[in-house]
Amino acid sequence: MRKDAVHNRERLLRAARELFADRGLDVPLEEIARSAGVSIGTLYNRFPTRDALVEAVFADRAATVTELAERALAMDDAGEGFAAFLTGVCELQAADLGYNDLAARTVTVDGDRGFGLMGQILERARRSGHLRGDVTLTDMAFVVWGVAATVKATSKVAPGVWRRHLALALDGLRPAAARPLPVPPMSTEQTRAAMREC
Amino acid sequence: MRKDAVHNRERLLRAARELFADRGLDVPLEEIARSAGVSIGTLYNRFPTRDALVEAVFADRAATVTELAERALAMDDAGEGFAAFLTGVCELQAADLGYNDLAARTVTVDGDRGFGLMGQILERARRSGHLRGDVTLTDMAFVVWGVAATVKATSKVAPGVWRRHLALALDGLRPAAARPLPVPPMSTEQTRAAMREC
DNA sequence: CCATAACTTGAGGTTCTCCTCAACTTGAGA
DNA sequence: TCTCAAGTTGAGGAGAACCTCAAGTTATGG
Repeated sequence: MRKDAVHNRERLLRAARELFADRGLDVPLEEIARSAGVSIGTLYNRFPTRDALVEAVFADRAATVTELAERALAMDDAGEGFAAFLTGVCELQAADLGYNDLAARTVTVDGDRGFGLMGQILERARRSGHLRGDVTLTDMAFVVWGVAATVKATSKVAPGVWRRHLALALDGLRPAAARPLPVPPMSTEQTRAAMREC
Repeated sequence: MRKDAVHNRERLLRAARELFADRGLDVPLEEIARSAGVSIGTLYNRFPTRDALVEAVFADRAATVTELAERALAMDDAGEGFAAFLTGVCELQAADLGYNDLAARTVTVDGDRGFGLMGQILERARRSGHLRGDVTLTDMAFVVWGVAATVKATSKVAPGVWRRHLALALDGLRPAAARPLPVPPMSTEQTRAAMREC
């Protein structure tokens, strides 16, 4: 790849990163190009689809989430680990409206590694009595969707309140207050399909 | 108003009701007109803005919610009343993707009556020990936003699971599992502003 | 049955975003 | 320095949704 091409690619990624973070994933591509000081044609040269751009911008996130998961598993207290993991993911969401949009359709079932690790975090928390026995991996989608909605509504107006929403959600996942759940959890397939709807 | 005008108005409302329910509030107006068997011009004659149409379609909902609230207050068990009220609101959301969109920006602070009644429901549940002491009226927005997000994602793919999300949320509102909340609640003004963002 | 106010119609202007491609420019290897 | 593959450009076509308004149609009171 030519030097100027590399340069432009970087400018595009920088611009996209910034605009996505501030306004979510549906910023007009032309605006990204303009903000990068590059023509719309160049943007399409480097990133043939919006998804390609989004993927490039958030390429690092999967690793970040995996790292969060590993750190959570390394913690002594399984309950704290569980909370820390979800808090970490939500912090990523709150810090970037683009990732907030993205999380709702990827995080919980992301690839295989992340999914597996998250299963372990849950299992460990459950075993040690910090997590109610009747919640499953797919229920974590509720937390992500819920916080995503709150972040979207409040990020400009009450930037920290999502923590309150998350805290309430976490309290609902503890055994102490558990009441029987009224319907069975989503299957993995249903969860995947639901995320496609976002 | 002329007889045919009344008739067309009704056809428009019927069509809008159906399309909103099925696909949410952002159905193209032209599609509503077409589905009502009427021209786009007529639609604009009757409803100069989208909001006017939305308001007409969901005019009854405010009363329904008030009625839900009154019924909740009439229940013997304050905790059950509280749960029944939120469940009722969420049932309205799940039954109609249009109202699901709308609820996120009106329900909690709707007018004055609904707001006041909801405050009473909360207060009563708190007094009787069924609701943790540190949640406020504005926190109810989290429940509505959260369930709205889940409904939107799952309604076509796992129609009942929102009940599971709601059950977990309600458990988080009980005193049993309460841990100190990390940040203060939204002010009424912040809540109102956040709803405008939807 | 007539006059007319009320109503309906839909083509078309506007705006927005997406995406393409023919013409031009430039970096870098020979 | 020269050549040309690699890269850039931006006007403009396509499509979706919004909204208007001049021309035509129809209900209704007299």
